[in-house]
Amino acid sequence: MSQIRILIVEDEPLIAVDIEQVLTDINYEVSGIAFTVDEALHQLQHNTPDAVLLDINLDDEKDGIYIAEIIHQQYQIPFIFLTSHADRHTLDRAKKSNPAGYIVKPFDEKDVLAGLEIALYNHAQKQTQSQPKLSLTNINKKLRHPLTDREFAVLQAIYEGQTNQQMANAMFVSVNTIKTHIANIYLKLDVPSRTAAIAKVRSW
Amino acid sequence: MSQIRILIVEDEPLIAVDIEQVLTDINYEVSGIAFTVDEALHQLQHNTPDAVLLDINLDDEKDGIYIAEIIHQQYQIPFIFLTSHADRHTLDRAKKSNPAGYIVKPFDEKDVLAGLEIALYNHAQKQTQSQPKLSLTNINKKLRHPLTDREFAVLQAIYEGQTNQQMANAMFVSVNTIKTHIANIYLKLDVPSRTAAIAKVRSW
DNA sequence: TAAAAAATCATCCTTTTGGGTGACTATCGG
DNA sequence: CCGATAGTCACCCAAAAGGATGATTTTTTA
Repeated sequence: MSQIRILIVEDEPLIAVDIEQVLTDINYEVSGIAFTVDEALHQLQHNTPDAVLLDINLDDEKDGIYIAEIIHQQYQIPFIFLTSHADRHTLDRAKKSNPAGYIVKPFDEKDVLAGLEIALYNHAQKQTQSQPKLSLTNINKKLRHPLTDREFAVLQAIYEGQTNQQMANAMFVSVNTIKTHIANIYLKLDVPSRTAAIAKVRSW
Repeated sequence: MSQIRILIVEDEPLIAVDIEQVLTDINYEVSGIAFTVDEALHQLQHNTPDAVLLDINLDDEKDGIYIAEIIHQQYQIPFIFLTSHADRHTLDRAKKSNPAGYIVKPFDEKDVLAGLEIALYNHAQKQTQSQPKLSLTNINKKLRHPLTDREFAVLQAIYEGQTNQQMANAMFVSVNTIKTHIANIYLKLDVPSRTAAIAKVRSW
C-alpha cells in the first residue's frame, strides 16, 4: 500500500517545516507545502494529494476557508484545519465548509498524528459506507407500531432498490407475502409508496 | 433557549473541576461529573445530558471507550474524547465508537471550547440533515452522459418520494413529460426503476 | 396451554410505472 | 442558417406496485 500524500497549506514556514518533519517521521508523504492560496490551488490541481492540512489564518486576502470551500466543491479529498485564534465568525465559516477534522495550535507531534489519523479514518468511513444500512432499533424508536424482523428485511430490500419479485426469490416466499409485508410497512410508517418509505427512513 | 447540559467523565478530579470551570465560564451547564464508569452510566440514565466529555484513559478495568460504546448504542447524544497518551490500539477502538470529536490533552480553555463547539455542531448537522440533498455536479461527475437540469429536478423529486403525478403538478407539465425525463434518467443512470435510481445516487 | 403476534399465501381490482416510438418547439453555438 | 440539445407532449402496451379482505400456519409469550 502506497503512502498517503498530504499537502500542507501554512504561511508560516517554520510551522510548515515542523509539520512536514512530523509527517515524514510517521511515514506519511508530504506532496507539497503551499504558503499562499494560489500555491495551494496550483498544487491541488497539478499534484493532487490524498488529504490537506489547512491553516485557517493565512496571511492573504483569501484565507484557508476559501481553499476549503474549493476543496469541498471540486475535490473529493478530506482536509483538516489547523486553527489557533479562531474567532466566532471564522469558526462558523469553517464549520460550514465540511472539514474532516481540526487540530488546535499550538500542537505537538502527537496532536497532529491523532488529529490526522482520526480525520482520515472518519473520512474513509463516510466514503465507504456507500450503502448506509438501516437500523431496526433506530427505526422502531420512532414508531408507535414497531416493524417486525421480516418487515424490516423487506424495507431493507426496498431501500436497496429491489422489486417485489426479487425479494420473493431472495427470501423464498411468494410475491403475495412480500406485498402483505409491504402493506404493513406502509401502515406503520404512514406512507403510500416505496419511494416515500425510503425518503422517510433515510435519515433514521 | 436553555443551556446545553454536559456530563464530564474524568477520573482525575483536578482536571474534571478545571473543565467544569471552563464550561460554566462559557455558559454551558455541567449536568454532573463522573469519576468512574459506574457513576457515568448512572448519570447517563438518571440525568441524561446533551453531550458527554469522556476521558479515554479511566483508571478502571472498563475504560472510557466502554462508555462510548454504550452511549453510541443506547443514547443519541454526542460524546467527545479527552485523550492524552492514546496508543494505537486504544485509538483504533476509540475511532470505531463513533465519537463526535476529540480534544487532545493537555488542553487549555480555548481547546475545550473549540473542540466542543465543533463536535456539537457536527453532531447537530448529522441529526438535522434529514433530507440530504443531491448534488447535480457530484452526480454528473460520475456519469458519461450528464443529467440535464430538468432531469435532475425530476430525480430530486423521485428521491423525495414524489409520484409522477405530483411532479407534473408541481412543475406545471404533463405526466408524459415527467415520464420522458424519467426514461432518460434511467438510461443515463443505467437503472430500471426509481428505487434503484435512489439507491444508486444515495451516496453520491 | 391458550391467546396474541408474526408469517405465510390467495384473489380481485385499481393505480402507477416503465418501455418504445414519434413529434413539435425553443435555444444555443458555430 | 443549420445541427445539436433540451424540453415538451401523446399514445399504446406491459409490468409492477398498491388496496382490501380473508384465511392458514408458526412462533411467541403471558
